[in-house]
Amino acid sequence: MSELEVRQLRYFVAVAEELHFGRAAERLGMAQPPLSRAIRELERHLGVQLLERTTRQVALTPAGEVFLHDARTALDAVTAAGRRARHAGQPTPSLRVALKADFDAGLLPRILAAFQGEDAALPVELLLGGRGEQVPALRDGRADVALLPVPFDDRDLDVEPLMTEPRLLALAADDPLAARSSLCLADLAGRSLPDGTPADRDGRPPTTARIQTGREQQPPSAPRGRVAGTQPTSLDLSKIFNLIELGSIVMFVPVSVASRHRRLGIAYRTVGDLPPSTLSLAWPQDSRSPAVAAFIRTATAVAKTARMDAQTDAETPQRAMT
Amino acid sequence: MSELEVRQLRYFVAVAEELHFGRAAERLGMAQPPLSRAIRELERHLGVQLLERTTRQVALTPAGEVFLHDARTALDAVTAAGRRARHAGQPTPSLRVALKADFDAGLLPRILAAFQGEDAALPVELLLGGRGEQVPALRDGRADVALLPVPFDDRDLDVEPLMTEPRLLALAADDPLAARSSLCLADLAGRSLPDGTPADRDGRPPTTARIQTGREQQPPSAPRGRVAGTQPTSLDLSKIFNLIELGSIVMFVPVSVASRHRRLGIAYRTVGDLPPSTLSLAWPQDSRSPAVAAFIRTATAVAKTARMDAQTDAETPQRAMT
DNA sequence: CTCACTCATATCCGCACGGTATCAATGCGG
DNA sequence: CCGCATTGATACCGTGCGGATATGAGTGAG
Repeated sequence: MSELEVRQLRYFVAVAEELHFGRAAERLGMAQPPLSRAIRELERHLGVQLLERTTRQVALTPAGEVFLHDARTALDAVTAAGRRARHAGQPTPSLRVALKADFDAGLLPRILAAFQGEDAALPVELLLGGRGEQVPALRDGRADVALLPVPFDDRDLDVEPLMTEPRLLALAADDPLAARSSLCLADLAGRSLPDGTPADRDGRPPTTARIQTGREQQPPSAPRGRVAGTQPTSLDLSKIFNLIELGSIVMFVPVSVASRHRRLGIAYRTVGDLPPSTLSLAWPQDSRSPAVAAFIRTATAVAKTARMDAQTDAETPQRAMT
Repeated sequence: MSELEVRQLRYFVAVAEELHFGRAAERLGMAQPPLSRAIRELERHLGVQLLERTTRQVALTPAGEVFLHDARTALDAVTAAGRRARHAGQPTPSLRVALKADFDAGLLPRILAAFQGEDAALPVELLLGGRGEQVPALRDGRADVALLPVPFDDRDLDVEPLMTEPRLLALAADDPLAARSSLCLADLAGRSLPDGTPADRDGRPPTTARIQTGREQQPPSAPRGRVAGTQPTSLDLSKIFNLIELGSIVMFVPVSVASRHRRLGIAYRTVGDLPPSTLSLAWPQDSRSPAVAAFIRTATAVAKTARMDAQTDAETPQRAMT
């Protein structure tokens, strides 16, 4: 029993995702026959049939399903090893923090400032990605720690909740709903959210959260912001707000985001049954870096004081903003 | 940037563990020069120096340290993928439960019986291993679920506590300590436990529990029991009890184990400041098997009723056994 | 100073992986 | 019912890479 090789895993994942040897081979930049042979060799090696193929279609066997899943996580682990080693070898290592632009509950500046005072502090590199890019970045070694709202697929990750804040509905100021005195989720049936999902599905964590892979096939041209230093540039949030202003989409945003993006043409409204958003800190379970530990400590401390501040501010009730 | 390969990971781990190219090559069943070349190629590929070598000694760089760690978990993930696929392909899949022989708090028979009534039930295969073999078995796909006392290195694992029970000191009946009216941990200074550690270190979870790898270099001839069906055979506990009887070691055992191993020549004594033992259920975080889910459900249910039974039994106070 | 030890370099070789050409099976349209 | 297009499998060949052997070079011990 020699040993499973990464190449075989990559090949199998490609075929299992495409369910088509030709397309998979093309995606892998190779010809189809050696791919067929490699898969057959893999199956022979495992002694298990992974794919059910006729000359007209390819399907996964149950064993193939579980292998697809495990192969993906194994591939992630391998690339994470490489990436983290590369990063650790840099002459000036940095702490890479992944977050969705602006979705930091307003804590980031304070966290970064406090962090720089720590003994184990490192230069911070911010990775601003879209919704759902933080977790893969943590898993494959591109990021050391992430700020993101729960829930998410937290396999292999440790999580620490930082702060819970209510969310508002951002919509066009001339939207009929903006004139309504009170709203609930049901009123949003049919509306679109920035990521294309219908509005009335949001807010309820999918029941399969712990099961879904969290690593959907991403188009090769997916935009990915990468900003060094502590100068976050708002990736594409401006475009999203443009779309909101035009009335083509609506969006749920934490109040901290709303307060930073007040503009004519956009209205914020409370939605009665919209669950709040909890910003969390996440990092790889096996992180042994003192810088990560220090960041976690400072971030939780900052969040704690922020929560206490919010407590005292609660006397001043907030109105809906226009 | 082609791609990291499993072979390179295996090579590096071998060298990093041996800190000696010659021995590492021997362990890998190959000659030394190609190994040197492979490592140099790996470093060139990563653009990072992993090893500091003079002609007289080899040492890990900081980057090498983190890569060693990540490479190990990546290798585990790869072999787990292979093993789980193999297992999933079996015509009659089974649920593989890892535990240390007899350390089931007496719950196992009831759990197994209840489990067989479940819809998703499968034939159960018990993997009886020594202390600390359960976690690696879960990680590399040899087991689907494990019964083991906390604390342990739970990276990548989900954990559910089942039952906490006090522990007793097992020692030779003619041991001077057996005559003492009361004992505390300090009295055991200098005594040996079955795994060779001094007795006065046990009971306090190592502070590095979440950090240590949990996968020490195991000698290739390490005994590993594998028993099919529901007929657990006591692996080597009898030998341990022999040693206890001879007075060469002492051992902390949960009361459930003690009650199953009363014998002449062995005395059980309470130790005042000996923390109790909590038996837990652990399984890979990404387990999607309905059989595992069913096992978890039944096990927790059985444990709950067992706890309630213990509650009612608490009226009958327990005496120290001889 | 010399020897033993250990990692690096040089060179050769075999094979495994990938490519091209082709076959075989299956579904579909006329 | 018969081609034809589609798609996976088979056959065969060439090459690059991984491994072996031989040797060199640096270094610590006695």
